Amino acid sequence: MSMDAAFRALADPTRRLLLDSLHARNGQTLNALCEHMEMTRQAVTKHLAILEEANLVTTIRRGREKAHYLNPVPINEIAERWIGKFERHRLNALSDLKQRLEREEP
Amino acid sequence: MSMDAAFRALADPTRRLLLDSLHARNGQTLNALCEHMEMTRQAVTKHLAILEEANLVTTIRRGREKAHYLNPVPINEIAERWIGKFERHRLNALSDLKQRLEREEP
DNA sequence: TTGACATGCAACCAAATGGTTGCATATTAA
DNA sequence: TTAATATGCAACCATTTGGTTGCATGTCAA
Repeated sequence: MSMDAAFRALADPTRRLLLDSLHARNGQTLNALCEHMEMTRQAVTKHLAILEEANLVTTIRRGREKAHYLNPVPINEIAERWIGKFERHRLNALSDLKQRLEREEP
Repeated sequence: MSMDAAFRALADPTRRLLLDSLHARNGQTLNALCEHMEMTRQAVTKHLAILEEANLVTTIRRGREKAHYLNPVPINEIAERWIGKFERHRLNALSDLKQRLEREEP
């Protein structure tokens, strides 16, 4: 479980938009997802492949269509294993920073 | 306040390592941060500039040294405003996905 | 069966990214 | 003052990224 793939996948605004879109309506086909994107279908396909690679999206082929489903597990892992670490000491770090700034810029 | 800069900054493993390093010991100088990195000081400088641009790191010049401090606020914002959205419906989305998978692959 | 529709695949391209080397500048210490 | 130290800046380079176009394949409906 690399978490790196998820971080890199989340770096692109288009891909975050795609996740948003699936969050609003899960199980959309490729064409449906392309509807409000300002780029070609092929470009969207590439973004979806990266999301799938990162395990953020799961797909199911149904006839000639392909349905896309959000998988929130990697996002959850980032939240728990990575962000949690920084949150825990958030107030400490903030007060550290404030003290430094106040000391340096009187 | 874009959140986009933070997402892009977090995409690189070296930069996440730098944040980890600052989390372990806050206020390190550039040279101290370079110590355990497998690249030139100039490369680390570029990564730190990106972290600073994304407001994840704040620096204070002290004589000929430059101290780097972690700023957890953008990470917190990502957690609250973006990840929170997906966490809230996590169980729903998961059961949706399971149902679909079970229906399609009997 | 045939045409329309949904998706897949590959080559290509410009721009961004992550790294390097070389040299300049500023500060501290001897 | 001078030498060592800490950082800054710029040019350069290979690879990755994000997009395009063109065409192929598979599936449904008339």
